Parts: sequence; structure tokens; C-alpha cells
Amino acid sequence: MELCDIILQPQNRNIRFTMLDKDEVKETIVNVARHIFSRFGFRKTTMDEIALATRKGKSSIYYYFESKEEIFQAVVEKEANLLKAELHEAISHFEDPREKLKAYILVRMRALNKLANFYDALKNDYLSHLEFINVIRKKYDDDEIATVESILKRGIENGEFVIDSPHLASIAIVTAMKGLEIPIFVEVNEDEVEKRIDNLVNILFYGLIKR
Amino acid sequence: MELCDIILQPQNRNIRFTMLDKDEVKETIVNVARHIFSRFGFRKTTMDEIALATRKGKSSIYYYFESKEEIFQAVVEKEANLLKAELHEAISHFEDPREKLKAYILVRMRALNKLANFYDALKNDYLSHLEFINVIRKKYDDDEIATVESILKRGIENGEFVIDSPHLASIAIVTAMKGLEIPIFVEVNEDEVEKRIDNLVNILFYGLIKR
DNA sequence: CGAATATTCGACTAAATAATTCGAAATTAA
DNA sequence: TTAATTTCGAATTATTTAGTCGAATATTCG
Repeated sequence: MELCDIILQPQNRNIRFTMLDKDEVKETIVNVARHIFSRFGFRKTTMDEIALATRKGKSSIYYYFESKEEIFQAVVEKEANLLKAELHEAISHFEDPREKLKAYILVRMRALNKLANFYDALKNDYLSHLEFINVIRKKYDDDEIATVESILKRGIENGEFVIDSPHLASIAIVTAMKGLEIPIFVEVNEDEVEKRIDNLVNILFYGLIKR
Repeated sequence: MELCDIILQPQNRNIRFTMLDKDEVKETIVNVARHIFSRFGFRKTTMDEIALATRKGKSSIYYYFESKEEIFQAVVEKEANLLKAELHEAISHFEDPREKLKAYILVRMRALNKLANFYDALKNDYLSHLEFINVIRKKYDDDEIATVESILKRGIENGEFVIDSPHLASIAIVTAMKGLEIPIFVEVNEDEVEKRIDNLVNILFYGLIKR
């Protein structure tokens, strides 16, 4: 086992005097598993490690979850929700749609960069049989488009934009945003990143701004 | 497989028209393996991954190395040499022994922090049966003590220090330096790190400076 | 050229590791 | 005290992985 000692401290069997809610225990397991999965990915994370890190017997983990996949699913869902929340928070600080979008792209990229391992696991073929991943991805994508759409709509209300279909436009923007990600994952130079985002946002908004 | 695509690009069988030096190929394998080991540690790194990343068949790897351990040994040796070189370079920029030592500790800590995974692997019990690790560690430790000793000796020549046994003093300093590392691995706050190093250096030199 | 040598890799095996199950013991609720 | 809940050690099964073998392909050199 090569996990950080903080998580690994051994402990005696838990002695409690009131029952914990089953969901609370599940939550704890998911939180611990999140760290391990995000560091090592799905394959390289073992149930033994999750058990050790949660200070439980391996069989106890199976009392709460059917399988490793089920834990992974819960983790991915949590990860997606946290990212979503972080993104909504980030754009809330700006009024100008252009600034909002810039903040969105920046935060999104940094977050995905931090989760690079995780993200790899999701992209890779050997997990494509996990149907739930596609479901989560779809839900996440829809939210992304809806968020961008709401930014655009605000611009339209302002009279700042002229857009026939904010929905189609937002799909285009999200697609472009994803395209931007790939080269940025490789070289992580902060200045360069800022510049590229600026460029992208300028290009994207070029056709939309009222003149 | 969840490695970075840069490494993973598949490739046709290599067609060369001159033989490469065997050692050059070994060097390449070690370099590739270094990345994977340092990210996932000894256990979680597989020969298949090393083979894939070097664009060779697994059996070809065994043509160059006897075993996974042998590759790991080469990697650890390289890692130790690189660190050593980096440290010598770092102290060469300063004249004052105190500054030299400060630079030494700082660079050493940053380097080990970056290699945290790796370092874990070396610390962990499940690798203690690999005798070569102790050999490398010993060699590395000796170099460390010698380096600190040379710093102290320069201070003595300057007339800045009064030390009976620079050798014993350097052992003490290296030991203290290692003690400092442990709490710092946990919380990585740059300012705090600088402050602690300053403190340590001050304490260490307190008894040595000529008054 | 063509024989000798060096290098590559696919397919296989044995061993190790990891996921999952089971039943019994411990704990808590009632 | 009894029933339900929670825990885990030990066993089982499935998967992964280190390492082997032999044949095929490349390269060198006479």
C-alpha cells in the first residue's frame, strides 16, 4: 500500500453507541474513495486500499456498496456535481457575459487539469462499458450548454448580442471550449492559457455582438 | 492503460538501418519508466505499461533488463544522481555557508516533494527486501554528509566557524534536515517552509559561529 | 549474396493480486 | 433477551501480471 499516511492510520474496530445513518457511512466511503480514484484512476485503485483508508474491513465496504463500480459511480457523480457548483460559483462574480464565459472556461480547465487522472479514466476505452458514465457525461454536458445559453440570453436582454438561436450558439461555444482543452492539457503555461482563452472568447463573440 | 497519450501513441515496428547502442536503448527505457514509476510507484507500475510507453513488445524489455526490479534499480539510481547534481548546482551559486545550506535544504525539499510518490515507495516496507535500495540510500546519504561537511569546512577556513569535528557536525545537520522534512511533506505552504528552514539553519549554526 | 548475430514480439504459463462471497461474531436497537 | 444491524476474517473465483519460449524479422559482416 502506498497511500498517504494521513488516510492510512490504523484504528481499532469502531465502537459507537448510536447508529450512524447508513447514507452517512456511504458518504464517508465515497469521500475517501474519491481521493484514491483521483490519484490512481479506476483500475489502479483497489478495494483493499479503499477499505484500509476508510478503516473498515473489505467486506464491510461490500455491505454498503454492491461493487467497486458502484463506488466509482458515486464518486464520479459527486465529482461532476462539485465541478458544476464550482463553475456556477465562478461565473456568479461577473456581470459581463464575456467575462462570465472567460471565468467559466478558466475554472473548468483548471479543475479538469487537477482531475487529469480521473478524466483520463473517463476518456479511456476500458471504461466505456460502464453505461452510467455516459449518463453522467450527458447530464453534465446538458448543464454546460444550459449555463452558456443563460449567459448568452443575458447578453441578448442587455441588447449587447444579436443571436437568432442562443441554444445553437451555446452548443457551438461548448464544442469550441472542449476543442481548446486538448492542447492545453499538454503544456500548462498559465500566461499562454489566459491568452488562448481570451482569443477563443473574442472569436466566439465576434459574430454575436451588436454593432 | 491510463497513461498520457503523448507517451502512448502506437507505432509500427521500428525499422532502423544502423544498430543502436544497447545502452542507449536501456537509457530510453529507464527514462520512460522513470515517469511511470514516479507517478504510480513500484507496485502499480506494470511491465505492460513500460513496454507500451517505450513502443516495444514486453518481451523486448526483457531483452534489455532481467526484471522489473532491475529497471526500478536503474531508475532509482538515475533519480538519485539527478537530485545530487541539482543540489550541487544549487549551492554553487552562494558563497556564504549559511546561504549554501539554506539553498541546499530548500532545493532538496522541493525535489523530494515532487518525487513524493517515489519517495513513498522507497520508504515503504514492501520494498525493504530490495537490497540495492539500501545501497543507493547509503551512497546518497554519504554524499549528503560530505557536501554539508565541505560547506562547514569552508566556513572554518573563512574563520567564520569554530568546529572541532566538521564531520560529526555535518551528520548532525543532515539528521536535523531530515527531521524537518516530515512535517513539511504534509502542509506545503511556501512561506512557512522558508521560515522553518531559516529557523533550522539559525539553530544549527548557533553553536558554530565564532563570536 | 548468405550465414551468423542481434533484436523484436506474439502467445503462453505460473504466480500473484484483486474482486466478491459467506458465515459467524460483535454491536446496537427494541 | 431477542431481533436487526453492522463488522470482518477467511475462502473463492476471476483477473492481472511478471516472466518465458520460440519463431520471425533485422542487421552485420565475411
